[in-house]
Parts: sequence; structure tokens; C-alpha cells
Amino acid sequence: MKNKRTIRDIANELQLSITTVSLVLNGKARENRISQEVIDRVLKFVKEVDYRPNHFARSLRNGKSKIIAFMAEDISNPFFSSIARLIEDSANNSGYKIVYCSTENNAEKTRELIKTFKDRRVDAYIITPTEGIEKEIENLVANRVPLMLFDRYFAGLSTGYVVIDNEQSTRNAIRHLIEQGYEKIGFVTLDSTQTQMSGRYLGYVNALEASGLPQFVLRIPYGSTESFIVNAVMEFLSEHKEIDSLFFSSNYLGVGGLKAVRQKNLSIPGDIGVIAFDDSEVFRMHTPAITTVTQPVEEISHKLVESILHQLMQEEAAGDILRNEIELSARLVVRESSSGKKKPV
Amino acid sequence: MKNKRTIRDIANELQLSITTVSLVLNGKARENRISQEVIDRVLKFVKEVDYRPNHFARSLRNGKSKIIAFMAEDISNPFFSSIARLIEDSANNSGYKIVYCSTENNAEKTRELIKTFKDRRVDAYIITPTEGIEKEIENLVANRVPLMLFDRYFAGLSTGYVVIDNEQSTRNAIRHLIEQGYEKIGFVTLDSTQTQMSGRYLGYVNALEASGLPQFVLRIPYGSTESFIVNAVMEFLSEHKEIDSLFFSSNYLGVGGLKAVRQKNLSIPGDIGVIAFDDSEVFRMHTPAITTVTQPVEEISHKLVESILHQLMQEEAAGDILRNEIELSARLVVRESSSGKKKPV
DNA sequence: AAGCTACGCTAAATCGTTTTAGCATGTTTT
DNA sequence: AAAACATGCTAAAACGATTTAGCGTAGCTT
Repeated sequence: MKNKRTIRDIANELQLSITTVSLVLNGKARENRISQEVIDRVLKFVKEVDYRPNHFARSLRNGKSKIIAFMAEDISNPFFSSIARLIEDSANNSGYKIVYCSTENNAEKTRELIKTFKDRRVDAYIITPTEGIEKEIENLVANRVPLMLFDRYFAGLSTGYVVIDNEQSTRNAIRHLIEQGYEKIGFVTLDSTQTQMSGRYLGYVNALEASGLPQFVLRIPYGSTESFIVNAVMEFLSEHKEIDSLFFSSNYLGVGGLKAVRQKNLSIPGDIGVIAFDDSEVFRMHTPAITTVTQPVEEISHKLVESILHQLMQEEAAGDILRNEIELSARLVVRESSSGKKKPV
Repeated sequence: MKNKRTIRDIANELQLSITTVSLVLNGKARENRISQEVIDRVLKFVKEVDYRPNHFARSLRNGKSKIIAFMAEDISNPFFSSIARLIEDSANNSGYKIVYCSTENNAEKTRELIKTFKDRRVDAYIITPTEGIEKEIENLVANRVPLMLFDRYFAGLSTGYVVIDNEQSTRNAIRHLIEQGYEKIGFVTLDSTQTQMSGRYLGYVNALEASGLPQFVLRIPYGSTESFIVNAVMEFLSEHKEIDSLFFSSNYLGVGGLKAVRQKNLSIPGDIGVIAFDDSEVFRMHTPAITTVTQPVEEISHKLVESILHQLMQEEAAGDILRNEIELSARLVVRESSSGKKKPV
């Protein structure tokens, strides 16, 4: 923090102009007819004294913060924290830092957060959008700000996004339950019209309609506490005693649901089959191990960063920003929890 | 992003000087004898037009980035991601943003990261230090940079830190195993001399020496893959068939260890008692539920932010920076996995 | 009436970069 | 020999805030 050298100091010490030093440092020396001799001299010197340009000055001048905002629904959720981990290194390697935040799926909070990020002039956004912030997203897009949505998106907006095929992967999962002999399949989901949730619901409905089986749906409000979820699922099971399997459309619904199943002393998969969305250590270690719809977290992360960095370069080049709409497929990882119900005696 | 108004625009539109506007906006109007009438006029106008000061300009001028660096060992580890979640809001509320990174407990990587954060002039650091970065930390402290270590610290340096009483909490856990009748207690830990690990090891040794029981220690290298951990624990158990219980000194060692125990077809707690460090959903949902040494994550987070914000204020006031050294206690959450071994027949 | 103080505001320097426009000097062209 | 061009570098404006030093006026003292 002491004796920080500025570009002016460098210029003085080398008996050159600030301009020259700056041009060399930014790789614009050749195109500005700076001699190789001078280039080498500058490069050698800045390396020797380990000159570090002031980010603030640079940002002020060129308007770039070299920061990407990562707006997750909840950074402590393993799905989001693993993505956070996976996007980190490549962002760093490209000279970007990532600031994170948790939206809690709350539109008002998200709006506030976006505002603070705008104030900071972050260069790009990676967002799990909440319902009701279409305006803000649209606004960012209109201003040609590099941006990617993930986990869900707004059908009406032409933003880039990375999602999975929720309908198909859920349909596959439900079909798997049916193949295993389950016939009264309950669907526990969030009370939400977001794309990921409606996609999963649709997959459920389609699979059941194709087989002529009855539907049992439990919708739980966003932001419910775990104990609320547990109770809701217990009631759901009490009201519909015929249910022989459950599909949980998110990881934490799955965790809460498993607790409910336990409290009701139902055995998995005999009394009740179980499939949950999103894989995690909990499901893998559970006894019995839980069948999950596993999102390709690495691929999602990779596509997100790739696309964002690409947009950042296009923006730099003042070109048109191409917004990738990417839909990946999720894998059904079959484990014991869906291996068929007890034969009636 | 369009028609951004600058402080100069505001000044012109109000027929005032830039200075006056700036003083008002920074709450230094009164002490500079700006009339109440002018103050009101400015405040009203900036609210009306929703004027947003340029962070870059401000940072360039006053050297403050309003950013806190959160350097975790691995942001996708539930222990760290839950802390990330818990420090986020209070930081935001105080006008700070948090950039995160994962050190992977790699000194070289950590050094690089600190360098990039220095370049960005982050205002404060919250760090899980790795071995070998004493110099860098010392350097930050010498430069009066607000900083808190957590999870572990350097005994030789007077940095602030938040840790738990590893020796005592481990000793309690081991004592609990002894009370439950276990006599051949294995200790699975990381091959590391960091304070948290040596503290836990010490607790183990002390508890056993007090009871005259034999020690069985397995040290696993940092950064081992899960399958390596599983194999190591399996070998450990094969080599020491007399072991009747295991203490895992980290959450992921615990997960790997449990897989090993399963593969060896040992039943918990009858064949082998288990306690793991750090609570998480996996341990709570495991069958049988795993006894854990539970760190007070909320309190840790709270103390971290509180202390950092405090240091930031002191720095602002050019006062001496008080570095809090905080040791909290962890709770032993007793569950089935340590409830006593099978009676020999 | 001259000298002070208080009051209310402002000019201008500063933070450290990037970048545009242009200045010498030397070399070709015609 | 004048005009044109190439070469190698630099002066200075700009980005948008904060802050120091100080300016003019009015009222009060002596």
C-alpha cells in the first residue's frame, strides 16, 4: 500500500511520456509506431518494479469494472454454491472478479440488488431471475449489458440463458416411476409460475396423461421454512393415502419431504417411491439412496461463463451482442428409492 | 446506462457549484456553513432525478472500493457457503459488496488471489488462511488493512480472527465416545499443521491420555479426492480391526469415512461409533443420524462482519485498528451414531 | 472609518489512467 | 526545392468525484 508507483512515475523514471508508457502497457504500442527499443525498455522496467496500474483510474476512464455479478437465489444452496465454485476460476483467469448475492427469490430485494450493481457498473450479470423483474432485465438488455439468466428465464425476453429441459427430464422421471409399477404419483412443487417449475409440472402432467393415471399435486409457497414443508407433505400424504410415490421438484423440497416420509413411518421404496430434483450428497448418502434428476452443473457453469465472456468481447468490439439460448438435458440417476413398491400380500 | 447525470450536471441545473453539491451529498454541508435552504434544494433535486454518484470517480479520489474479499477454502463446501450467505446481507446493508474466491488451501493460489485483491484495493479481507501465507497476511496487517481470519489463524501474528475451541470441543466429543463405551477410537484428520487441525488432534490426544486408551490416527493429505479418502479409511480399518469408533475432523472426511464404513459393511453405532466435525444436512439425514461437533455458523459470521465493519470504521477515523481475537465454542450434537457399541456375545 | 469575524458559497487541484490530435524530424516523391 | 509522407513520440483533455484554500459581503467592534 506504500510507495505505490503511478504511470507518471514510470514515465518520469524512463524519461518518456505517460502516453508512451500507457500505449506500451496496453499493447497498442506497435500500432502507434513506438519503437521496439522503447517497448522493451518499458516492459522490462515495469516488470522490475512490479508496477500495478490503478484499477479505479482505469475504470473511471473506460467505464469497465472488470466485475461480474452472480445473483443466485441462495448462495448457500448446494446447487448454487457449486455453480459459484465452477464459474470462479475461469472468470478470474479472464481478469474478472465475481461478486455474489442471494435474491431469496424476492423481486423487491432483487431490484434493489440490481440497482446497487448498476451503481457499481458491473460489466456483466449471471442471474436466477425472480418473478416480477422482467422490466429490470429488459432494461439491462436494452442497454446492451452482457447478461445470462439461468435455472429459469423469461419466455418473452430475448436474453441469453442456460436452462435444462425441465419438461422432458421430469417426464422421464415420472415415466420411470410408472415403469417401476407406481400408479399414484404425487408431485410436490413450489407455488410458482417460473419456467423451471412450470416445465417440471408440465412433464408430470404429460407423463400421467399419457398413461391415464391420476394426478396429485401439492404446491408449497416460496420461502417456506423446512418445518412448514415437512408438515405440508405429511398432510398431503394423510389426505391422499393412496399415493405410492412422490416427485419433489427441488432439492430442499426433497429434503423436507424425506423427513415427512420418515415421520409417517413409510418405507422407501416399498410404501412410497421417491425422486427428487437436483443431486446432492444428502440424496447420495441417504438410506435408501434417492433417485434424482441430476442437472449437469459443470456444463451449466461452463456455458454460463463462456457465453458471458463472449458477450463481453463482443461488447468490447462494439459488435452486436449475441444472446445464446441454451437448453441442456438433465440425467435421471436411478437409485434405490424408486425401485418399485411392495407387492400387495 | 444512458443520460447518466454527473455531479457537474446537478450543479449546473441548480446553479450551484460542484463543491456545494458534493458537500451536501456527503453530509458535510452543515459543518461547511451551507444554508439549510440550499441543502434542501439539493437533496430534493437529487432525489427527483435519482442521481447516482459514479463509484469509480469516488474510489479513485478516496481510495476506497467498498468491496470486501471473502477468501474461503472452497465456496461450494456447505460450511463456507453458509457463512457466505450469512455475511452477505449485513455487508450489503453497510454499502459493501463481497467478492469471493476459493483458495483450495493452496498457498500459491492464495498468494495470487491476494495480489489481485490488492490491485483492486479491496477494503477488507475475510480469510481462511492456508499454510505458508504468513508473509502476505503480515504485510496486510502492517498496512493497516482491515482483516479477519477464520476457521484457523496464525499464532504468531496479531491479526483478528474468529475460531472455535477446537481442542475442547474435540476433547468433549472423544470423551462422549468413551462414556458410551468405545475404547479403540480412531482419529481421521488432514495432514496439516494448521491451528484448527492441530487443535482437534490435541483434543483427541488429551482425552485419550486422560483415560489411558490407545491412539489410532489416520492423516490424509489435503486435496485428496473422495475415493482416495474412502480407500484410506478402509485400509485404516483393515489394519486396525480393533477400532470400534471413528472421529472425523472435517465434514468431507466424514462423508468419505461413512462411505468406507458402508463398504466394509460395518454397522453404526454397533460395530463402529461415528462422530464428524461440522454439521450438515447429510449428517442429519443419515441413517443412523450422525453425532457432530457443530460450529456456531451464525455467530461466527456475525462476529466476522461485526469486527470487519468495526475495523473499517476505525480505519476511516484514522484510529488504531483493534484486532479482535475471538474463540467461540462448538456444540456436541449427540445423535444415534455414537450411542454405544454392540454388547459382545 | 478601519479592522474583525462570521457567513455562505466556489475555484481549482487532485486522484491515475486512456486516448485524440498533433509536433518535430527525416525521407521520398515530383 | 517544395510538397508529401513516414516515423517516433508527446501534450493535454477527459473520466467524475472530493477537498483545500479562499473570496466577497454583511454586521460588529473599537
